[in-house]
Amino acid sequence: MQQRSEETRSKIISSAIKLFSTRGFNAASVDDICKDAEISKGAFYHHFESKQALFLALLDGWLQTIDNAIELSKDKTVPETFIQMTEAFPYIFATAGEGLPMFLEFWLQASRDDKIWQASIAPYRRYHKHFTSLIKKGVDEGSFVQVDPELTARMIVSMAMGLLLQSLLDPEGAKWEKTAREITTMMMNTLLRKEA
Amino acid sequence: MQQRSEETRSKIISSAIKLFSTRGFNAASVDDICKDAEISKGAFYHHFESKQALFLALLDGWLQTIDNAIELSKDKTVPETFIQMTEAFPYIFATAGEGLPMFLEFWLQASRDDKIWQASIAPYRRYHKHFTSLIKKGVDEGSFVQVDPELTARMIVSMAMGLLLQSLLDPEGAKWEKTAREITTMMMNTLLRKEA
DNA sequence: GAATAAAAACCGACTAGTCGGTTTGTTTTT
DNA sequence: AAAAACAAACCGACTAGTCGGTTTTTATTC
Repeated sequence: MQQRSEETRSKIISSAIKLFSTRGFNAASVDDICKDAEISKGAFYHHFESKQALFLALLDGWLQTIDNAIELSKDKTVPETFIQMTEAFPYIFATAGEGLPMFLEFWLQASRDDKIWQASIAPYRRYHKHFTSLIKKGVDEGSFVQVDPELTARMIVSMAMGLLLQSLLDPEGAKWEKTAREITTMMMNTLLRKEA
Repeated sequence: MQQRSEETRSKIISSAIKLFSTRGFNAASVDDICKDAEISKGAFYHHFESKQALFLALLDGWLQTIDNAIELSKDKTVPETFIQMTEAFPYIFATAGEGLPMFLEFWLQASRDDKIWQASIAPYRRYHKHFTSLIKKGVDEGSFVQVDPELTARMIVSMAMGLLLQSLLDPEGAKWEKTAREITTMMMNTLLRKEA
């Protein structure tokens, strides 16, 4: 059994999440993480070949969470999927508040490396594509009015990212979750076909 | 005359802009900037008390540019102001591509300092307030349909920030400028009152 | 099931280098 | 001559990553 090994690995990961999200990617040193996880530097570099590799491992976990959520909503109707998304708003805003800064920080410096850029842009494009076809499906199944799926997708994603970024810049500046819900309602009203 | 002194200062500033935007705030070291500006470290710290202070000075310059633009559009009608904004899209996207990464990077780590946070959030709130009252003015003068100015402002700003952020993440992923124009047209169509 | 060998996991001092900032002394301007 | 501007060596704190050696786990043999 590799019980101990797995425990060490997961201790590293949870300490990393904790410190990256509170202090940021750069400000949280490998030594800090080792200290918090109560393991040695040797153990750290036995499990991860670099600090960057550790972050990429974390990223992978998050992307899988998203993929799972998408998979689960596979056979729902499009409006149902959207409703499910709105219901996830509280969780999303909370998670983004913790996770988005470290991701942005990491990405801003790591994206200069072509390997990293490719690895992070691929899922982004994948999700965009998925979202576009979701809207197309909504139009085809008659739930939505005729819109350009591509453009609408970019619009909704922009809105979401902008809202998230603003909630990051000025958390107390507005009731972001409420604002998000209101905007969603507004958009759904113009998007949903009125059944006479 | 303090000709030479001013020249040194402006050499530092232009080198800083150049290096911060190409390499990022952290990756561009003070030594790099001095070397590029062909001045010594002593000169650097004679003009700016820290690397952070230098960045704040740059920020101040940009904020003034924005303030000037706002001032200039003071006595235009609201739709005219919006048209002026759309016309600035090419410039905005180009500038954001260079400037936004370094600003985000700086902000993500500096915002943990309360002084910095206050200094950067104040203009953000100021602009939001201005934008909200701009929309209110549009409604009042009869150009726009009845909307909640606060919510609409948040929506438009979200859209803008999301678009900018996406164009940063995946510059080649879409024709962002065109997308921005189309989305603007779409929003203006729902916002503008149809004069019979 | 004990003995043993091999492999995996782990430790922590150490390296080599970076970077923001300081200090001391010199030149230029006023 | 006084003050401002500048040059360049220097400092100290910090950090990602390495490496030789140790402990623990696993596989193998008897």
